[in-house]
Amino acid sequence: MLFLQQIYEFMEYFQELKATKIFDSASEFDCQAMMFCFKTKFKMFDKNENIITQGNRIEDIILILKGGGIVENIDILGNISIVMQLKKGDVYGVESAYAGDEYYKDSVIATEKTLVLFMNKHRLINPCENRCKRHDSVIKNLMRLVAESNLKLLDKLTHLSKKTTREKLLSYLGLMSERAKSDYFEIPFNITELANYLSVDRSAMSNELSKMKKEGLIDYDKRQFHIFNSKIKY
Amino acid sequence: MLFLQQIYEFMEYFQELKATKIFDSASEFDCQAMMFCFKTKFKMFDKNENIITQGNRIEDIILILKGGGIVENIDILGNISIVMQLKKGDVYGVESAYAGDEYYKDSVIATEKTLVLFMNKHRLINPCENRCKRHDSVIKNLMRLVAESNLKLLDKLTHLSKKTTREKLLSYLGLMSERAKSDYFEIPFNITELANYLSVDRSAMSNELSKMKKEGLIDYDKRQFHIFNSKIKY
DNA sequence: TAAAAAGTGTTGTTTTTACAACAAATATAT
DNA sequence: ATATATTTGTTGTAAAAACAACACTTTTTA
Repeated sequence: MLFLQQIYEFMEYFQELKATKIFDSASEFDCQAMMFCFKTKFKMFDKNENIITQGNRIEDIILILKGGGIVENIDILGNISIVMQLKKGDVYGVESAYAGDEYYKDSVIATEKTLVLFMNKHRLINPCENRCKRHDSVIKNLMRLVAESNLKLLDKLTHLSKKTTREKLLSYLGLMSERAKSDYFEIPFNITELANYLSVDRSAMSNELSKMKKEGLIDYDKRQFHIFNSKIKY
Repeated sequence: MLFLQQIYEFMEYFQELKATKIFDSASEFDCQAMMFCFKTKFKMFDKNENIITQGNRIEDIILILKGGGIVENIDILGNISIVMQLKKGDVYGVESAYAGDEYYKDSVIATEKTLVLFMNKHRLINPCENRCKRHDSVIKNLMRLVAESNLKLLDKLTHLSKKTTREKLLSYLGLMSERAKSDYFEIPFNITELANYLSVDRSAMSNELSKMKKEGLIDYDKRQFHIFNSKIKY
């Protein structure tokens, strides 16, 4: 059973838990059982705090319950790149855990005050002795999340595969427009973050955006974009 | 039950099926039951034949039983890029199926004579009425595959995030060396394919490789590489 | 609300890339 | 075995990107 402290935490955070894609179909009773089963720990992080540190041994899979963070990778030469963003309901570590990795290959850093659920990797992956169907449903939900993450990575790859900054921008903005089903849309990055995401120099990208605006291909203000698709295709 | 034709096929290909990560733990009886459950079809493709065509409606998830292929994406401007390679035991379509996509976003093309198993998307994803545990084991295996695919995409993203061709090459070759646990290793691409994979101009990359060889950073012949790690770090 | 911090746009210079064209080497098919 | 197709290395040129420096704007915070 849960310790008293854990029960208090659980009661406090159950609503957040219930709102995630992983635990959405679970009852309070099931959830509580899984908390025990997965050896969960709740933990609150301040902005800029490390939730996971690159290189540390993988013990847990994390689930963001409140707030958000970035997944950051530092390569051998010290270059920092943002691999992805994590929002409420997102998980990190599932792939590495399933693939049998030993160490985290990225750091996860809170970009605001963030509540995180830690779930023991082994407990989550290996079906419990009694083969509970709650566990199965969590795995099915995890599968959907990993699949979606996969598709996000494929999207990013599509953009990064383009050779020029302009093509990268158009690939990204085109997709955003398609997703929004509109020529008007809002992007989830500011300009600096977008440059990081697309792995291009910020000032060069800013310059390219200006040119495209002058040429009438796009219009934008802050995160609001308007793409003139008719002018772009051919 | 299976039609006679299907039984013949099944008997002929059971060994290949058994050798995959998806069906490894299943008995012949279980496999046969799943063949029925997933409405499977076996199909043989010649080199350069389309196994899956970009834009077609997603009906099946595929599993490569013999041979191999490439996943190829053509963007709106007609640029072709190799998204990944598929080898014996690899699957394609799982992520899109789980994420609820309607159409294939890539084409899959056989690079040699290739045997493919088609499995009905709906049957595979939705647990069967009797909640058979074979089905669960297949899903668990699929999960591992998707997780691994995810990590492959992350690797590629790491390389593509580098700004110069040299950095991309070193990122890729460095990883290959790490994986091989040796300064000597073989890469799964020829030079032209590697340029495609890294999304750089082939001739420019060839040129860069030559320079790096002259500078004594690497040595190579065909697909055999030798990386002088000591000269590279710092 | 003032001060500090973070983000943005612009410009010029240097470095790197894409592109095109071609010869040489290698692999493939008949 | 030979012809044919594909792959590879090299070079020069034009285009594009990175980089650095700076002024200006917006956001954050104390």
